[in-house]
Amino acid sequence: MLELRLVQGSLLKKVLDSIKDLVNDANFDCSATGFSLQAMDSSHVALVALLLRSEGFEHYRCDRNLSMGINLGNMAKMLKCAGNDDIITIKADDGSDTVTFMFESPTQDKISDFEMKLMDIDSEHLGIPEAEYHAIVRMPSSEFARICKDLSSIGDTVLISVTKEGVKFSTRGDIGTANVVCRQNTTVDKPEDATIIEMNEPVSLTFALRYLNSFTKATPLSNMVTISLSSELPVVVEYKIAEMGYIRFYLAPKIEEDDEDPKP
Amino acid sequence: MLELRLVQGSLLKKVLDSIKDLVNDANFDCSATGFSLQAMDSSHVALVALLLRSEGFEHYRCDRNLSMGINLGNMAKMLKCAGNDDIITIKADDGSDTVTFMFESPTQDKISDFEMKLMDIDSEHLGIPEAEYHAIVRMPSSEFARICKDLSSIGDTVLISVTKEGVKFSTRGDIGTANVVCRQNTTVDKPEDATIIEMNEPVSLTFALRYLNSFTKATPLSNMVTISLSSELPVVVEYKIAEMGYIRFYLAPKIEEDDEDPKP
DNA sequence: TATATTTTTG
DNA sequence: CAAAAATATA
Repeated sequence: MLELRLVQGSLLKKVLDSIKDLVNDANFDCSATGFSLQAMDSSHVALVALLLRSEGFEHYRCDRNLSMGINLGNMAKMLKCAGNDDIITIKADDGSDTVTFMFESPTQDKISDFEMKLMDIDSEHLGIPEAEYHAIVRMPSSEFARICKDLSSIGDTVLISVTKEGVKFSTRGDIGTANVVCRQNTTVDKPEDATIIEMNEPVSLTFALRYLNSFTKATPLSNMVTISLSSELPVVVEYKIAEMGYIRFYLAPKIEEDDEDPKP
Repeated sequence: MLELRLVQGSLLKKVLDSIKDLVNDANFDCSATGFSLQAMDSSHVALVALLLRSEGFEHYRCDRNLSMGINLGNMAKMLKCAGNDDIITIKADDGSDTVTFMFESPTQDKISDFEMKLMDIDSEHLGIPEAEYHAIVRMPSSEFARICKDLSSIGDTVLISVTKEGVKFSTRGDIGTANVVCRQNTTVDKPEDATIIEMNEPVSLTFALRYLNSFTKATPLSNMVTISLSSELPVVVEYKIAEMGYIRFYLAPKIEEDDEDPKP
């Protein structure tokens, strides 16, 4: 039997809004450790990894490891029916092919339960090796989102270059070129406004803006985002989820072309 | 060399949002006096005249007169990438076929530069004669915008009639007729709420609401709008741009038909 | 690309 | 309640 009670239900709503556009169906894995998910996006280019640790739940009961195949769009639809201040409880009986979401309004005046069919999904749980990154940029998540959105109005890909001084985002398209430079800045009033760059060696990598823009759907989950870069390795875009865990997006860099219209 | 630094960058963003729907391509003319533009709309019915005086810029350097052919849609796209509090600098080297827009965030932590190709545009700089107007109406720009929007849901054209008492906006359409009368009113708390009518003789003129609604895109630039009318002359709809200049729209009146479906 | 509709925010 | 922003749609 599974029973997870999450007081800050809005967290789960935001989590599903962040990943439902990237991944259609995925297995949620429940263990004594926590509630997690790992899935490739529909075009098998990006990867999402979510972890909500058991300690973050007000009540966490998971008698045996359970993998629940879920259509994330449908789950997001159901969670939309929960108020932002509602307490959400996830319930599943052993061997059952359904999961139940229960929403309690803060005043306990309204109690809803939504039952959803589970599905069988081939899970391809990929081990993600812990890597050393050449550069780790921590910046306000809203700023990162703004830059990705702005640049995607000019071009399709972004070249992210990190030096000690800052991080540069560059793109080019039919109407021109664009460069945005964010300087390292730790002397801010609020720590969440800081831009912090940890760099072992300079990195320059190109990514498809379409996916980065999809990742920034997670912006409401955290004020800060962490971007970890190494040459040849997928970038990791991480949003910490307060007291509970994280959501991480992985995206392989594009092999850079010298020519805009390469003729092999 | 050209280098114009505008501290209130949002002004330029608003200017482009106001005219980009009306005009596709136009020449921006830079001289020691200021930064200006004059262009007919794509269907050659309306005319836009913009002036941003050099005094309104924090720094204004224009070594020689320069005419920059620009696709306004693309320029608007790039300016959308500037924050509303950003400082915008427009740069162009002599003889270069590009222009650069630089955006500095208020904290200087984020510096962006966008480069855009210039284009050759046949400029048809029309001298606009200074005219004496029979009537000049000054009213809150939001009210004018609301009236044009409301009336366009009933009819396609508006008859604007000015008398000493006030200004009347009338339309008719398939579903009925509508009249909105705004009385002269100078006894208001805030001067920008006033409706002031200067009239030498009564005027009644008909205009296509489609264009007026396009003009009202400039509403964010000013609390007040000035509408200058003379029989047989194009109406002038002017929005003052604080400390800098104006944006003026000209539109020829329709020759009034007695019949909605005239058969000559 | 422009506009209709929805959602958010002052 | 209304203005602005974001989003959907034609």
